[in-house]
Amino acid sequence: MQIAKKYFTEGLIQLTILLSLIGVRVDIDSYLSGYYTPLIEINLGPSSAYIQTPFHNLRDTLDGYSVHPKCPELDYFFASRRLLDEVRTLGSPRFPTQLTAWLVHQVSASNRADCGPSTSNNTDTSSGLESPGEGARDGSEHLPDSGQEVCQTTPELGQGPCSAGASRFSKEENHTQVKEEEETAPLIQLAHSSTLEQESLLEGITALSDPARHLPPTIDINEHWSNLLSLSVTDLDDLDSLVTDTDITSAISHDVSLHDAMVSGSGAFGVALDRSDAQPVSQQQRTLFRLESTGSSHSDVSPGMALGLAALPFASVCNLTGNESHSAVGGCLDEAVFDQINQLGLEGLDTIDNQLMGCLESINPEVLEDLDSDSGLSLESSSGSPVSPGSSEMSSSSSSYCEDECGATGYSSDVDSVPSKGIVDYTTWSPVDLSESVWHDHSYPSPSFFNQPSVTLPHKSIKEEPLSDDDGPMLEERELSRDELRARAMCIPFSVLQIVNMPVEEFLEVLDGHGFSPEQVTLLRDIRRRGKNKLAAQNCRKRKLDAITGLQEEVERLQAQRDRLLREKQLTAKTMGAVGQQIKQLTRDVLARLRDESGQPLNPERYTLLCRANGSVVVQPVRRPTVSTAAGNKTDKRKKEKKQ
DNA sequence: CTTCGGTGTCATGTA
DNA sequence: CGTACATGACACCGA
Repeated sequence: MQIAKKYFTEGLIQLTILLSLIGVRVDIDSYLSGYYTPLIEINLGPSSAYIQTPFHNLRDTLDGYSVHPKCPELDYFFASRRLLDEVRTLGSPRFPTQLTAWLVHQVSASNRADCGPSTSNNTDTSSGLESPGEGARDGSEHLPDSGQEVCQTTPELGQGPCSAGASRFSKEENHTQVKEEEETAPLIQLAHSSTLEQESLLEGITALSDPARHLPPTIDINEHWSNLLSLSVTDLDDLDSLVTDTDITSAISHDVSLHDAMVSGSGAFGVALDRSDAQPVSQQQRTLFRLESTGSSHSDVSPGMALGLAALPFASVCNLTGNESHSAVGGCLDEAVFDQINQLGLEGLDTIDNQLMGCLESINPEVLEDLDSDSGLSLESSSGSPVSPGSSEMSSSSSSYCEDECGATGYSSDVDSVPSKGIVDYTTWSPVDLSESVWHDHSYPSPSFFNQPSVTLPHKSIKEEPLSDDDGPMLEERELSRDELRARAMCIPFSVLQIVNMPVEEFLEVLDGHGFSPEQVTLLRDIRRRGKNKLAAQNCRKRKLDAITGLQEEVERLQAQRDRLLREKQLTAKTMGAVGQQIKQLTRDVLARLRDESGQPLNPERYTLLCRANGSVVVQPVRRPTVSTAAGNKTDKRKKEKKQ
């Protein structure tokens, strides 16, 4: 027992020295901690199922429908979406106030996620957190600014924002305490990772892992990321006083948020707190974890091989990394946010509204009324204008003439349609309202249309030739349509436009009241049918082009979004790789400074740190995947020993 | 000469 | 049932 205590004491001291020497500071994107909470849920055991909910929810509610379920980028896509939604709910992160709010939200999310089964010791931890600086410390946990303020109070430390807590304690402990805080930073960061980031981390760790290891990557990372959350030991009663004397963890506890303490809570942890309460220790020196003897509760741990690190400062990580990393992430966030804003498509509303308003203002109210009518009857929009020599013959059929423009406008896209020849000529020919040229883009290039400014009465047959002379016989002859020629050949006193655009009732009256021959009736019907179909075809093609244009724009937008997500993915993978490497190194260092029964340092190849569901961290021998391999390793080691 | 885009027309389906 | 409309398919024309 004494030997075990000795070893453990030495190991503890060495650990503190180690942590003070490493001084590895992890700059992790602050937002990652928000993601990592699900992983905590996983390791907390009963609440592990919680991890499966976010992606599915996002898959159903967000833009996941656009991504194939089996798409490898789906996870990153949803991670980015979730990040974007968090930022969006709080506004633009460009503004300092918004930034602060976002950080608060982030930590609150962690709090929410950390409310797991291991909160049984919350009361104990809360008692230790009820120090005079409780409120300020809570603020510092959530707001990096607070951490900065505390840091300014102790500039001599120069350990960064997280050294604030250490400033309240004895100087000989400051460095070690601060180092421990910083050492635990990557652990907490990783602990807050979700499965997505865990996979990314696995990639990095797998790349960095020792090739001699045969453990599956999952086991490896689970053993590493939780290595120092807590270490259960046996027979460590005397260490309690040691910790109290050294105040190793007291400084740490000041930067530990309540929820983080909950995460690390364990049976040993709770007992330790009870013991600490009995001691006349100041509230500032109250420890969040104590080395406590748990008897044989953790039989799988080599006696005296583990450290009682039931609780470690988790929240300090947020303060550590929040300031630096946020700027880096802010770029992506800003880009994502404003890309989303741009994707709203609201910028086009202004132009559309302007166009629409302009058209409405220029449109005769009567014309607007006609737009509602199915027949598209246009009124005497051309009657008021001195059109052409034939304008004097304006009659009821003129309405049907103008109706042509109205009737063909099946949809508003006609507004921005390219003016056809007919439109240009029509506007030059008749100084009618601009609304006609806008809303009546039928581009019916029949020369008779131009030659009939006088929408002739059906009862009067008007020669188109004299009228065509005004615009030029060449144009007329050239643009005379086949139907127009047929109408001339059949002596039909109506232009194609008239036939096409007159209301059905009027058309029927014309058919019945003019004594047309059956051939003429058939031709009139064909002309009308073809004319309407031609307009329909024009509209259809226009819609098709618009659809193609819209799809092309969407493709460009999605490509830009894809590029942005890929950049975020790379950034996340890089960060996770760095965290995994640091955790691995830290685990290796810790194991190297622990001593086994024979006083030899633990071989990192044979031992690893394992985090249990109850929050305790134990030193566990590496389990080979199969017995054969384990035996083979033993034999190999024996051979090596013999060689040595 | 071929290719391609625009256009008109027909057939068909739908409201 | 007739009409209007939409759309695919085809043919024609001109660059």
